[in-house]
Amino acid sequence: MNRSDCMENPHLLVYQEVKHENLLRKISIFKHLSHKSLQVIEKRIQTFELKKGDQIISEDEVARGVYFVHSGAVKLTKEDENGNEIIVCVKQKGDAFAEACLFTQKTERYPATATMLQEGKIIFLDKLELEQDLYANPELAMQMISYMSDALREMTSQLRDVALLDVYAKTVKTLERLGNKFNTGQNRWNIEIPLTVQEFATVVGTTRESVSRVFSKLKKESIIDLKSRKIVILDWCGLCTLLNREY
Amino acid sequence: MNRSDCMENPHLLVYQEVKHENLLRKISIFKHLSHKSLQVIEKRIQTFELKKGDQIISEDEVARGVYFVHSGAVKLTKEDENGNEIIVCVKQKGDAFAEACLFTQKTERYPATATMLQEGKIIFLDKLELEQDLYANPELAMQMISYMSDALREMTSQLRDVALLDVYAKTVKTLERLGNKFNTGQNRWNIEIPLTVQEFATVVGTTRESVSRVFSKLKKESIIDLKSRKIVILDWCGLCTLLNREY
DNA sequence: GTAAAATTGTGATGCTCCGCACATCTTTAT
DNA sequence: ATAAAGATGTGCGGAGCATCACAATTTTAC
Repeated sequence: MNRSDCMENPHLLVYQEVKHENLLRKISIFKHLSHKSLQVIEKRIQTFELKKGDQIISEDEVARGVYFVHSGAVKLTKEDENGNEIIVCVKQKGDAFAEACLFTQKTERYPATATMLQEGKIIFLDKLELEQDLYANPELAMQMISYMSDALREMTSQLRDVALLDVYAKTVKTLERLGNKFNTGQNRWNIEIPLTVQEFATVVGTTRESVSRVFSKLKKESIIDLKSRKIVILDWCGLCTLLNREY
Repeated sequence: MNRSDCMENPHLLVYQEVKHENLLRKISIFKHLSHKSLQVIEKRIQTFELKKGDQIISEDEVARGVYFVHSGAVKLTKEDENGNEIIVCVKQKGDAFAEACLFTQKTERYPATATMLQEGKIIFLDKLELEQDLYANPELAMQMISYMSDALREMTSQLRDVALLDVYAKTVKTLERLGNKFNTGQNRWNIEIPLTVQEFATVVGTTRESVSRVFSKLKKESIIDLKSRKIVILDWCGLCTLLNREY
């Protein structure tokens, strides 16, 4: 995505003027940064107000920079040669994505395609500029390494689940993982995951029909429900019980 | 792994004295570091001479530090609750592993279990000490972020392959991926991958029998061969042809 | 060098899950 | 409000792959 795209596309509104510090404070890697360091970065960011379904970047584009989710939710997908899709990660407010393009070659492409799951505000930071900031600011570099560590860990666990578990177990585990991610408040009921059954299936790495069958069972047990293109976890305890059960 | 382990285990020889600069120069993230910066790190490293099959770390251990492969090869595995194993990554000389424990909580465990595939020398660096070095040395932090970027990218691609492709395609792709990793020289023939069929199957995320059936076909076409617990790629061009073929 | 242990090859069998079909329900557009 | 588009539920058949079994081969140990 770049400036010219925004000109062509009417709902890509650029707010270059609105650069409040508290905008960046919402992003996990900037949260504990000093006021001074943050000011430098503030001048460089671009923010975009995007709607559900809008594509932010594509995996065949040359990587220009790193993105941050200020609000809303984003799915990261990859395709194989037959056009089959998998959601490799779901990003929530505070998260970063396309961070894997840092300090790589100039011609390197984005690691995945990113699309809005819910409308929200996305922050963009140029690759080279962020690299400078990371270089100049050990505190920031530390936060970035910490964030990438977590991403690597999560990815490793997901790989294990996708490879080893059957559809039922993968579905329940994915519900638990995403439930944790989207559990905004402190209460543990009515957690909303902004995915359709169709999309959820591509996170799990299976078909829509298979997930639908598992969901039917879970709905009978009143553990989940579907409401307006979202998955709602009604009974968190019930879900966790399933996880610890032997099959 | 710690000092007391080494006392108990006779083949864990500690070479605390041997700390040549060229030892660290073999590791990709230290390769371009200044002589001065390297000297600081040299004093902190511990090196271990390990045999094939030796376990270096386990995923249920609390993470103490980061490891580097000076020579030999290492597999990183994860288990599910039923004891099924998947190799999430294979590390080659120059690589780092357990880097995902950097800047995480003190009680955090290692992301995976690491075991020697081939005998070789492993370098250990304490988590807190490396964190200090990263903080003090932007050049090093940059290299670390770059290395983690690559790891994230590779993991994303592997996740896509495991989730979407059938056994035949996954096997061929994995051969190509590991072939590239273990292609030491410049020539493109007789590339040796230090894995048994059994182990290879757990990289692909399938059974030994399924891989064996695919390998039978590839052996008939003289693309690969098995020699002394290793997989040898005889015909790189032939292998790449298979990759681009439509199924 | 020989026996034991480990690894590999391959057939037969059955189970899981994919893919299709189509009905039903929900959301969006006009 | 009504039609169109999209998402979901579920039965059925078949493909792919795991699992079991056991023979053949290779590697390791003494």
